[in-house]
Amino acid sequence: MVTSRDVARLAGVSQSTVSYVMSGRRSISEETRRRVEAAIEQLTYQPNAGARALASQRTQVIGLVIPFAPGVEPSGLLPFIETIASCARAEDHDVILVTADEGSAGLTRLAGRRLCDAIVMMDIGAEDARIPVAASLDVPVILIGVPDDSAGLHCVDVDFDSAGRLAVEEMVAAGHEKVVVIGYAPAVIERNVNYVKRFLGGTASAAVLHGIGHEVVAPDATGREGARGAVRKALEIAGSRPGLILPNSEVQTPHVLQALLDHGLVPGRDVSLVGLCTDAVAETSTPQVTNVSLEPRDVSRRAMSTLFRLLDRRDDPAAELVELVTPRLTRRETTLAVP
Amino acid sequence: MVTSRDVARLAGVSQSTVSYVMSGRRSISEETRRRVEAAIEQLTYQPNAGARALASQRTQVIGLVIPFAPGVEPSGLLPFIETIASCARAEDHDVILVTADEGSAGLTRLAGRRLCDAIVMMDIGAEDARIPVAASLDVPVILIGVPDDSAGLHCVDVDFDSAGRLAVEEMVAAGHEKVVVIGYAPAVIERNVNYVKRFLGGTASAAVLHGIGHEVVAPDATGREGARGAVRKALEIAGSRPGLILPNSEVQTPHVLQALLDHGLVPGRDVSLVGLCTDAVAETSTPQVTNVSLEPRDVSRRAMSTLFRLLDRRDDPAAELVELVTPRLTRRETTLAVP
DNA sequence: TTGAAAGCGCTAACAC
DNA sequence: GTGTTAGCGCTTTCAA
Repeated sequence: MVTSRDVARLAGVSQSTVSYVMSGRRSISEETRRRVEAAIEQLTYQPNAGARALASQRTQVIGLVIPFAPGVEPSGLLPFIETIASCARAEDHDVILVTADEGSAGLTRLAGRRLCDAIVMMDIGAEDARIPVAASLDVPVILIGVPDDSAGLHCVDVDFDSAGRLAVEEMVAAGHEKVVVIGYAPAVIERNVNYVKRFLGGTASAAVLHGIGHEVVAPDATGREGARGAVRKALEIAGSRPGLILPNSEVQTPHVLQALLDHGLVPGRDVSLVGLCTDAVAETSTPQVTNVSLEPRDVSRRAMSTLFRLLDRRDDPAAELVELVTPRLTRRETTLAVP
Repeated sequence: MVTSRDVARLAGVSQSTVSYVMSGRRSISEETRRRVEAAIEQLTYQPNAGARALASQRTQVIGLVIPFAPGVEPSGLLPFIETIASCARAEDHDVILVTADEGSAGLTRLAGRRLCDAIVMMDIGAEDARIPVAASLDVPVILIGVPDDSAGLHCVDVDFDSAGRLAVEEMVAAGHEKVVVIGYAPAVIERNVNYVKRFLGGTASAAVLHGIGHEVVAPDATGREGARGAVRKALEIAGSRPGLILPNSEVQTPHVLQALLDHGLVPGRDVSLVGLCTDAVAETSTPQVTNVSLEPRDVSRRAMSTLFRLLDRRDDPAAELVELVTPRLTRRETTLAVP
């Protein structure tokens, strides 16, 4: 193994100089820097992560706790993972992965063994048992999602309340007098995640504000049959010119579109449909779905920037604990033109 | 921070005894073990990973290189990640994540900085530029997927050749005289992955063997429209009683089923359809799809067991370099009954 | 069956 | 601007 001593010897400097060249924590003459860098290059030296962590008390690793649901495909988890990994790499950090099935044990291990400098935890339940544990760790923890009580932890999430409001406003603009929200499947409800009530609260209060009707029908399953049933119920309730809002659109969109077509209804002509999904999904459906954006990449980036702010102790105490990413509505083909 | 010295002090033993109690690498009297374990418990001691790695030259971390495709959702990546993480935890190891967009740099970093003891690399191209780099590292590397030249590295994958054969044999059993394979979308072809030719080779040679017709139609896109077009072409080619084989069924299945229904054809009555997908996907479609299993969890488990065999230096040199997991056909609702 | 002590490779005072 | 040196917390000889 090539060590910094080898580099020092080859460059004719002390080991600490090599360290300082790499960290830039003190000024180095141009000549010395050149020689050290040449030696590093020549030996293809890379610092030993364990030794560095031990000496510096910094692992340069971020812990990431992802949901774990064998059988179920938690759609759209990958963009989070990818973005978090990218942001970490941009600051010369790596990502160590822990699955949620470990529960709090994963958290205490990450922190207790000093496997990472900070933790990002996803898929936060409203009353998540891991929150108090996370709050007691001596590494910073960022939540993606907002629990009922964040116990002083930083949270980042989409502003689902605004998302609901935007969707309703689009329906109002399209001239609908009633919106039906095709709610969340039982599996999602069971997970007791906060965004469900936040989104439905957003649609409900916006509907009141604009004086239009508001109903929620919950699919009794995921997949095609669930969507079909929910659409049928929604159409019964809605009467003519229904305005449909579809929260969990990532997976549901194609099924709901198909169900509408089966009823002889063309979205954008006979009904309006506003989805809550990423722009990518909205653009690739046929027809393209008017959507309120749900951008995992934006959320992840915000989380990571907050995290590094905390790590660098540029810890602005004025910073908000809960950061909500404002969604954006993009009108595409599935909403009626303004009458 | 609680260190092993604190534990030693509290238990009234030396630091090395604490270490040996934890590792079990030498015999300890019952009495001493009890005292040490009590102290560990009382102080909630956890060993410092960096220090341990430095002293023992073992990080207890597995590097995992996953594909990176922003925009595209690489369906079915999660089961791999989850299973690999689980298997790692079962051996008290953690997983550090690297995305493929780093290319070879990710590999050299993992090995050079001693961030992990072994590497699992996914999404292997037929002529993957990372293979020679991986082969030159001083940590073991396991590939999930088989490149043209594995450079002596261990590979684990589904036996796509057998998968193709099984699908054709089911069609023969159902009395078809011609099979049409709805091939891979251009995006998959471009990635130049070996399993495409292995699967199509499997169907082709089995068709020859059984003396039945064999055609391949490639969808010109992913998603609904691609599936629709491919099904139309397939039906034109196939004539009556077509037997359709669908390799990339994870994402395509619902679209293909819908396209068939649009043509007034009921799978299992008018046409046969054999998918290549996980049992979970096959079971949850309507109708349930007869499938050749593609079980990421099995593949991942095999990869991890090979990996730990290598790490434990129970390195059986007789072990095969390429391990192919044999798929299994399950007859469900989409194949015709034997006439 | 146990302890003492060296050293893994690095960083960061402290010295000059 | 650079070198010397004392650890970081653990494992593992070596010695008893």
